[in-house]
Amino acid sequence: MRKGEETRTRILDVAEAAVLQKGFGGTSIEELIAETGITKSGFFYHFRDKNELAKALLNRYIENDERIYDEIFSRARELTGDPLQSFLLGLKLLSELLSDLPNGHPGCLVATVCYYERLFDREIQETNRNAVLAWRRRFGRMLREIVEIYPPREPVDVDQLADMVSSVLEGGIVLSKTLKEPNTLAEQVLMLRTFVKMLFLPVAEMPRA
Amino acid sequence: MRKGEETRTRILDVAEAAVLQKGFGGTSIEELIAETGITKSGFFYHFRDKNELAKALLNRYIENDERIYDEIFSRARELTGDPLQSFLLGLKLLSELLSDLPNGHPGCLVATVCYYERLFDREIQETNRNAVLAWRRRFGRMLREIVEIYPPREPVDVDQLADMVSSVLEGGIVLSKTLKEPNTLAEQVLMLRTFVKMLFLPVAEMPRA
DNA sequence: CCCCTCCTGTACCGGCGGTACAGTTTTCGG
DNA sequence: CCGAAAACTGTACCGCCGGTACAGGAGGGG
Repeated sequence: MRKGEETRTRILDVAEAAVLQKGFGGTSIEELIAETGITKSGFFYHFRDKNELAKALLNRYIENDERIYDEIFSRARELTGDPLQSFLLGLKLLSELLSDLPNGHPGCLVATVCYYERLFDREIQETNRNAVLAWRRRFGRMLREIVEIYPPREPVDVDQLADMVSSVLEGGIVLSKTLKEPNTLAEQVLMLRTFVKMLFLPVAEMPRA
Repeated sequence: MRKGEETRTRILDVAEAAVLQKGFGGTSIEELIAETGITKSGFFYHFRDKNELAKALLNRYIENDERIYDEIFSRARELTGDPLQSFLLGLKLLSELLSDLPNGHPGCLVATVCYYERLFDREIQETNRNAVLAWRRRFGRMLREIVEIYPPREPVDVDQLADMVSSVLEGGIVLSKTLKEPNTLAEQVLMLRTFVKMLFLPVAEMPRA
């Protein structure tokens, strides 16, 4: 029935916001049911325990994340056939999306799970690992297309460069949140874009000077 | 008295390892006293509450962090007078130090605090913010010396570039921990080094081809 | 009408953060 | 070597939280 899914989604929404602000250990089920307007029995009807809540939360987060990247980079791909140009455009679009977030990026669940690892079962840790590997494959795929056309100015490992995208995003989120400077994350993505541009684009002429 | 300091340090050691693996919310005082071999009363003799433990933990972590960066970059500075070369050497030394960690980087307390923020008081959040700002100043100072000599190939904001160092470190730690690939962090630092080199070093001749 | 989904209500358990406070051992300066 | 301060231990207690158990009820669809 549909009603159940709706309640489940509401719980996940409340839980996600809470977890990103306080971590899993800092988020109590009691507060979730209070904010959702549900009873404890109702909560445990939907999720067997906290671990299963985490599992659902993480899976939903990762799926949504993938969807966003799909949209951004396929849109960029439609606008230009060149793999480098579309990658650079994708980073630009991503940075714009990030700087449009009113209260800054709320945080990444993958990082939250990473800093809570020991209290989750293997399945969650594997899910998290696979999410990061999916990023590596995603950006790696695009970068491999690029290196086929544009010889990199310096020898680089494509997977490591793909990981750099994830690094800058994860790190940028931490910086942005800690500094309470919402724009820092978007700036970091643009900085990465500059580097990618420099790495693959032929040497630009010194502008009249 | 010295004995007190010693016990205090032992508690902090145990707590730091636990917090980096499970977060603050996931770390119970009971487990800390069990592992330290102390009683609950003993614990509360040293720290008024969990918040004060966090405060001491974070301050100690930041001080140690600063000390490590001081050592690395002053050593690099002694080996060469050129600011760019010493910065690049510093990044190399840092990556070597990171890849020598037997079990990989244990995690960054600044990130842990960042993902737990709402349950700490303002003082801790300010301490954390100041730690990140100190990184920005540290790397910014070095980069400003560089740009005075080496015109960057692309226009960049020095503070944003300084933040990039922190981003890659924080992000690299998350990736390394999540992937359970200890080397990823060191590789990311070297990748950043490549970018800095590309940005400031005059165009290298294409190697015979 | 009955069954299934989607809950509510009640009662209970043990662990944990935290408090209070009295008492004991250890340490070190004088 | 003594005495005072430092560095604990022991005990008892509180309320919140995660989790379990289970009985029951509303509401809609076949």
